Order: sequence, then structure tokens, then C-alpha cells
Amino acid sequence: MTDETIHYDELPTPIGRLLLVADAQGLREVWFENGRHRRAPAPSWVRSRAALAFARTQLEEYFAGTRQAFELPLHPVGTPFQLAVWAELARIPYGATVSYAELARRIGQPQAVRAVGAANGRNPLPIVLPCHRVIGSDGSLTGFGGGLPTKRFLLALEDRVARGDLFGLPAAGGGTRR
Amino acid sequence: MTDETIHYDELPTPIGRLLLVADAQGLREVWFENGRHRRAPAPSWVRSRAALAFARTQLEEYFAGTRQAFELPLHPVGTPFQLAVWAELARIPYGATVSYAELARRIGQPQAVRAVGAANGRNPLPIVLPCHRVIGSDGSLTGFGGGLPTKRFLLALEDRVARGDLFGLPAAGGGTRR
DNA sequence: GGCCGACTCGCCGTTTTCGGACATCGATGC
DNA sequence: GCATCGATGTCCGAAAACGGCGAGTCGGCC
Repeated sequence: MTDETIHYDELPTPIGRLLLVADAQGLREVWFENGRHRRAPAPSWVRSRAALAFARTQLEEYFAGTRQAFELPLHPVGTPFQLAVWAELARIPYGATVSYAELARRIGQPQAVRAVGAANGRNPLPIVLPCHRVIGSDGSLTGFGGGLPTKRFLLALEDRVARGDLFGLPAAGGGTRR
Repeated sequence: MTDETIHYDELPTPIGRLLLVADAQGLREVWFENGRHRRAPAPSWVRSRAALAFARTQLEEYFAGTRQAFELPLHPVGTPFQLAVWAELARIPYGATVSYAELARRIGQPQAVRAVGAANGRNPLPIVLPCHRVIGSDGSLTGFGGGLPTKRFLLALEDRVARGDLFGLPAAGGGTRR
């Protein structure tokens, strides 16, 4: 019988505290403490700093701007369609953005645009699976579980890092859209 | 199926290089290389000196002062109103000028003065369809896609030629307006 | 008083922008 | 099953902005 214990831990970040959840197979969930999907950890879960160290480290590096890709065992739970969408998220390069329509095309279901949006909204592993890199065809940010300001923050962070601007100076002529 | 290929070519003139564009039905566009409406030729267009020889010759004669009327197959693309305005342009005699208001009267829409101005600004066949002969009621030149200096040049050229002054000496007492 | 320039406002086709109405497809709840 | 709901996108029509203008007004200036 395998170990089915679920561990969790908190992690302070520039965008507020995150709750990390994992089982023996990998990272299961990442919540924004103030986000739309927040909820209380189940009573049966065990809080453990050590059990989540593997994810904590890479996330800290990400926010420090020294990590552009995650190498973690993941274990998101969802329908086949959702898993397909989430898997596609992982292929979006750091610092890039993609429209919901384009994402739908990439999973071979160009019509399922809204469904992709819904699946995006259910992404259990924000940041790690970069749903924040998906925006409207017209360039609008449209939505994000952690709030639009957070989405903006993440995109700005990646843009800055990708351009090698570690000081966070405003980009010349690069205003936020809409 | 008719031949829908679009050909183009360049032509050096005293007022800068012109880009000539034509299809099987006739001349479609004439651009000033430095004008307000300049743009790159579409990738599908084919550059061909021979295909535009028919227009090139007459334009060269025009600039040489030996041609006062064009006899070319034309194929300008525009709205019915625009086509009406452009057709009326062709009736303005060489060396003459007309006001926007008068032009509006001639097409039977005396109120549509500004609309005539706008249509004039969209004239796809400058020089051939002499929008440069249209000026303000008070005699001011007001505007021209290829720039006001070019408009002045063309009017001066026609004035000179019409008066038989092939040497281009400044006319006695005939200064440029405004 | 007569002339000129700056300004205002009406005119009208075109272009651009904006907003609402659908199509579309999983997921969810009954 | 069936109806409903989304972190969308496309299309269509209405409304507003925009010109290569002109006529009328109002103040200044000789």
C-alpha cells in the first residue's frame, strides 16, 4: 500500500502567500491565499515544510528571476480535456503570451475556445503551469484566479527578466494594455 | 479565368520616384515614394517594366511638357462616390484649377464639399487624375498626398507649358500663392 | 470704413471604434 | 440526459471621429 498522505505548506511571495499541496507523486495544487479558489486545507492533510521543500526552492528562484523553467514532479487532477490543456500550458515559453484561441488550436480543438478558458480557470497549479501567459486575442488579460493585478505582475516579471532588466525599470514605451 | 496578376514598376521623375501599379484592366495606383500613402508593394505583386510601359511613356511625356492629356486604361478601386469624384477630376483641363466647392457642384452634390476633399485625398491615381488641380476657394493649395511642394511643382509645370514657356523662366509678376 | 486673420460651425462620405448578439464546447448540477 | 455557465472570438450594426472645405462672425489694424 502506497503512502497516500497529503502534505502542504505555505510560502510567502511578492504576490502574497501561496499554499502548496503535494502527495507522494508530486505537486498537486498551488493556491493564492487571497485568490478566487482559496479554501481551507483538509483536516487529514499534514503540514510539512520538508515535504514541500522541492517545490518551495524552485518557486523562490522563479520570483527572484533566476529560474525560467520548473523541473518538478507534478500531479494535477482533472478531466482528460483539462489535462490536455494544462499540458499545453507547460509548452508556452517563459516571457511569451498566447491567446485562448491559439491554445485551443494547439490541442487540436480550435472550436473549444471557451472550454479552454474554463479549463484555464481550473488550473490547479498556477505559476508552475503558466496559465498567466494566456490572454485574449485582442491582448486583454481577461482573467486570472489570483486576480488580474497578479497576472500583470507575473507577466511584467517575466518580461523584465527575459529582457535582462533586473532592476525593474519601466520598459521604454511598453505600457500595459487596456 | 482572367489574369489577376498585379504588376508594378518604378519611375524616376522630377518630383521623386513614382510607383506604378496595374492589373489586366488598367492602371490601378500611382504612389509617391515619399508621399503620405506610401506602402510596400504586396508580396504577390510582380515587378515588370514591360507591363507598365504603357503608363511610363505617357508620364515621361507629361513631365517633359509634351503631353497634356492621358490616354490610358484606368482601373481605380473605390466607392461609388469616390469614383464619381475621380471621374470628374479627369474633366478638369490641363493648366486649369477648380475649387473643392465647384467640384462638389459638378458631381451634383454641392453640400458634400468636405467629402469631396476626402475623396480627393484618397485619389489612387495622382497626376493621371489631376487632383492637384483642385484648390481651396480662396486660392490656397490646402493639401496633397505627395506634399504641397509637389502640388506647387505640378501646377507650375502645367502653367508654364500651357503658356508656351518651355524654358521655365519665372513668369513676369506671377509668383506662387501662399 | 475696408481688409485680413483667427475662430466657429455646418456639411458629408469614410473609417474606426464600441457594444451587443451569437456560435461553440467541456464541465457541472439537477 | 438536459440546461446552464465560462478567464473567448467573430460578426454586424450603430455611433462617433475624422478629414486636402467654406461661409459667416468678430476683433484688430491701418
